Amino acid sequence: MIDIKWLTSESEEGVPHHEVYKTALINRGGEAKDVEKVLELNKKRKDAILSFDSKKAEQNAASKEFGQAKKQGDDTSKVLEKMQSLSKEVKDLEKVSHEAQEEMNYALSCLPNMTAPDVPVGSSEEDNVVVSTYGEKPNLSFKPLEHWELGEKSGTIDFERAGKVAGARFAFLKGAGARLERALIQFMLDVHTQKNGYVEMIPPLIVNSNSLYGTSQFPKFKEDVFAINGRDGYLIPTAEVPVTNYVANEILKEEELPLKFAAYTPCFRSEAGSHGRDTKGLIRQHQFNKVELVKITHPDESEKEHEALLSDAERILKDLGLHFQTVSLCTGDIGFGAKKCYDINVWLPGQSSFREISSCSNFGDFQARRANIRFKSNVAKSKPRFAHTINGSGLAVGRTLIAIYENYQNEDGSITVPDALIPYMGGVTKIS
RNA sequence: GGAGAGCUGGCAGAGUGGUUGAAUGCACCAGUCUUGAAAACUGGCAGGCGUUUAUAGCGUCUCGGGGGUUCGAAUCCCCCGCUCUCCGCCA
Repeated sequence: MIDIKWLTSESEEGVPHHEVYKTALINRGGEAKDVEKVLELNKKRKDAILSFDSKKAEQNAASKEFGQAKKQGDDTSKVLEKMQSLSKEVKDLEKVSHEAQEEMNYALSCLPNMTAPDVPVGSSEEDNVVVSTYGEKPNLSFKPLEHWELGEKSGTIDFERAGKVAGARFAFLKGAGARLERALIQFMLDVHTQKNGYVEMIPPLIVNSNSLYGTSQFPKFKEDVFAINGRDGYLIPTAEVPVTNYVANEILKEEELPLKFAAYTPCFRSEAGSHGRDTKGLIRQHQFNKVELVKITHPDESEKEHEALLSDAERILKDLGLHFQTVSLCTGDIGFGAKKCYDINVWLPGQSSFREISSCSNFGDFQARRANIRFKSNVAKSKPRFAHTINGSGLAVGRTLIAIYENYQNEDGSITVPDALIPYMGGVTKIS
C-alpha cells in the first residue's frame, strides 16, 4: 500500500509527491488517472470524516449532559426528541464516512509500489539489466535434450498420466526423479538454516483473504489463486503469503529484527491468462515445490538484507554448479508490490535459454502497511514504525530439477547427480 | 459433528448501559537513591484517523470482526471468526 500521507505531501524541494509517483507509475505501464482518482477519493474521505467527527462531538457532548440530567431526575422528555434526530444524523454521516474510506482504500490498494531510484526504466523483459553472471554453459559434445524428453526417457517424469489424473499442467515425479526433488528440498533447507541463518518454517498451505491482501495478491490478482469451496480459504500461490503474514498485526521489538524464515511448501497457481505459455514440461505447473526465503527487517537495513537474500539464493545455484545470470527487473517488468527485484535466471541447455528460477524482491513497507507489520524500539516515547518485507525463492525446486536434468545430462539420456546432492540421494549417482 | 466456556492495552486481569481508552499487577521507559547493580520510591507508558509546523493541543474511532437496539454500548441482541474444556470421529 502506498502511504497516502506521503502521496499527498511535497518533497523538501516543493515537488508534489503525487507527480513523482505518477512518473513512476507510467514507467511501470500504469495510468496517471488512477492517481488522480485516489487523490479525489481521498479529499472526499477527509471531508466525510470531518463532518462526521464534528457531528459526533456534538452528540457526545449532548449525551453526556443528558445522562447527568437523568441522574439528577430532571425532566428529559423535551430534549429527547432533539437527541433522536441528532442520532440519526450521526448515523447517516458515519455511513457516508465509512463508504468514503473504503472507496479510497480500495483505489489505493490497486496502486503498485513505488520503485526504488536504481530500478532500470524500461517497458519489458528486454530492458532488464544483467547485474552478474556466474559460471559457464556446460560443454556438451552432443545435441542436448529438453528436460521433458529426459524425464520421459528415464521414466522419472510422467505428464501423460498426470493429465489423466489431474489435468493439464500437472506431473508425476517417479523413482529417482522424485528422490532428486526431495533431495533438493532437503539440500536447500540445510544450506539456508545451517549456513545462511534462516529459521525453518512449515506454514499452512491454505490462507484466508486477509493474508492474501496483506502480501498484495488481493484484490488485484484474485484470479491467480485457487479458492477452497465453502470457506474463506485459498491455496497458497507461494509461502511468502503465510510466512509474511506470520507477524501481521504485530508490533515487533526492534532488537529482534531482522526475522529470517525459510519455508518449503508446495505452491498452487491457477495460471489464468498464461494459456499457451510453457505448456510443455515442468516450467509452468499448477502445483510446484518451492523453498521460500522471507525477511522482516528494519527500514534502514532492508537494502542490505535484500542483497544478502539474493546471494543466499544464488549460493544454492553455485553449490550445484549451475550457470546463471542475475538481472535487475526494469520498471515495466517488476511485480506489483516490489520496490526492487532481482530475478535469477538459470541456463537451460535443452531450451538453449536462461529461465527464471528465483525472484528476490524488496517490498519496502508496501506489504507491511497492508499486513500491519510494525516494530518499536524500547526508547521512551518511540512510535511504532512499519517494518520492511523481503522475500525470494531459494529456489523453485521443480525448475532446479529441470536445470539439473538439462545441465547434467549425458549423451545416453542419463543424468549425473551433482556432487552437492550425493549425500542426499541415498546412493543414487546417476538417473537413467 | 454435538455440548459448554471464553475472546479487554506488550502480558496477566477487573469492569454487565452514562466523564471507562478502560482499575490493578507484571513488563517496559525516565528519574531519585547507590561506587555500580539489585531493591525501594517517584513519574511515564496503546494504536488509527482528522485538524496542525508538531511524536503539543483539540476532535474522533478502536475492548476478536461485522451489523443491530439505545439519546448513550466493553457492557444488551444477531451473524461471523478464533481459543479452551468435554463427547464423537480421525492421520
